[in-house]
Amino acid sequence: MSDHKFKPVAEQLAYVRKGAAEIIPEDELKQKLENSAKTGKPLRVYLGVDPTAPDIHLGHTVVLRKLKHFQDMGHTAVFLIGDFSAMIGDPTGVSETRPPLSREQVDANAKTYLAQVYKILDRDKTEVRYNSEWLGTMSSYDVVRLCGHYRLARMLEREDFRSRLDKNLPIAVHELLYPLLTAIDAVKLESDVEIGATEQKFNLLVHRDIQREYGLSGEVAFTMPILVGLDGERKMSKSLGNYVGITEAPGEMFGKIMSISDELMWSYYELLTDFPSPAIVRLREDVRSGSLHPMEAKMQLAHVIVRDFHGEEAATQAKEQFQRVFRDRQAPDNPTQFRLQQKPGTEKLVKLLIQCADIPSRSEAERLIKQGAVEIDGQRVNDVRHEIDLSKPGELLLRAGKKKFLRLTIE
RNA sequence: GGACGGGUGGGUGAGUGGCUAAAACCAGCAGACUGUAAAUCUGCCGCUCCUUGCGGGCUACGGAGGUUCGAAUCCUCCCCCGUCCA
Repeated sequence: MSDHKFKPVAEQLAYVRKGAAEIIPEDELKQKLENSAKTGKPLRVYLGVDPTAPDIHLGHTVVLRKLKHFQDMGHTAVFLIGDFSAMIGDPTGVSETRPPLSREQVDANAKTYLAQVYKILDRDKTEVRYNSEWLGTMSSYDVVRLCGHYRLARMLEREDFRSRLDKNLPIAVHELLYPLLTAIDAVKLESDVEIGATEQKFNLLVHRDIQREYGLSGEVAFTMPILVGLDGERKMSKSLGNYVGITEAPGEMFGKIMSISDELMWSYYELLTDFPSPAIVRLREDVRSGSLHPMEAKMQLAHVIVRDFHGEEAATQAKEQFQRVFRDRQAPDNPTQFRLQQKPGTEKLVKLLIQCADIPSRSEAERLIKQGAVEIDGQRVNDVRHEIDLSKPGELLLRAGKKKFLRLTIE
């Protein structure tokens, strides 16, 4: 292990710095890199994630990709699963106390996380740890001692708590414990660098402080910008519905990325691809000068991202489908299939929409028809009472809105 | 423990006895225009039934009861949140 060959420090810094929001303190990172180059000992870089949901989306991949960058440079990437801290709930960025997760939920989530994480990280080179390993066995004595290392005023300085106090919103006491307990992660892992989104800055700085209280040198806090969601305004999050899940089908993923605004595309290039910064600057210049159509640039982005998760072939196919459906305005050549039993008589189109096309309610289905969003075999249907003949076998292409295509087979 | 303020649809938030499925704004959806971009314009935006009508029924303003011809609005009890005092 000691004969690690590292690239020159300047080169490493440049590579790793891409897209970073803040590196606190930056000269300390340089110092640590120089040290490691000298001793041949890789840095320990970690990213802690609470498995609060079963799936991860592109927003989560920003920090993962950064961890990968350190891995690319030969450092040790530690992926920490906060199976214990998930049961406390991170107060960051939430305006209310999170409902605690059960052990079972956390375990189930942790399992699906890992599989998804390895789409970015190199499985063989990643050290995976769970913080229940040490947090689960702490005594109340340990906790009290830990709390003695931090001051309430400093805790209340953080924006999340302050704004909740201002707005007369509740803060549960255990939420104060979150950054302190996760600091133990940093202590146990003896990390040199911790990666997190900018909203984690407070937590990371507490970790650094506590590490020093426990006799370590103190990690570098490395923050990444928060990925803005598809709406172009708010952070990407599942609850806002403005996200792209990394397990989503290639076509779906491609389409969603195409729907982002032109302006947003550049930060996606920065945070979601391995394109070096100068290349992105050049692309941007080409679009501005008119020599590259923004749609082309966006399609390339979508292609690259889909490729990361589904491979080259699926990405190319997704692109072709996209062009076919939206540029050429044709039905996709593999719309969702739905089979219906042949039976005498007819069925209301409204009912079929609910049954097959994922329309949540009858009112919603009627609304779509009234607004001219529903087509059968390319013919717009305006009558909410429209009936479909189920008495003989056949096939029809149903369209509801811009994106939903459905091939109905009566058999 | 005491005094006070508050809990309304996905969000913000108006509404203090009927005209309120509940203003306004945001988000969302659909149509037009386009590059499924943005911007813009138009419409929709609880559920359900049919004879699709400015139609009928049901559900909804923290919870449970009550007053009333009629309650988000008044009363009682309970739950939850916050502020101040201890």
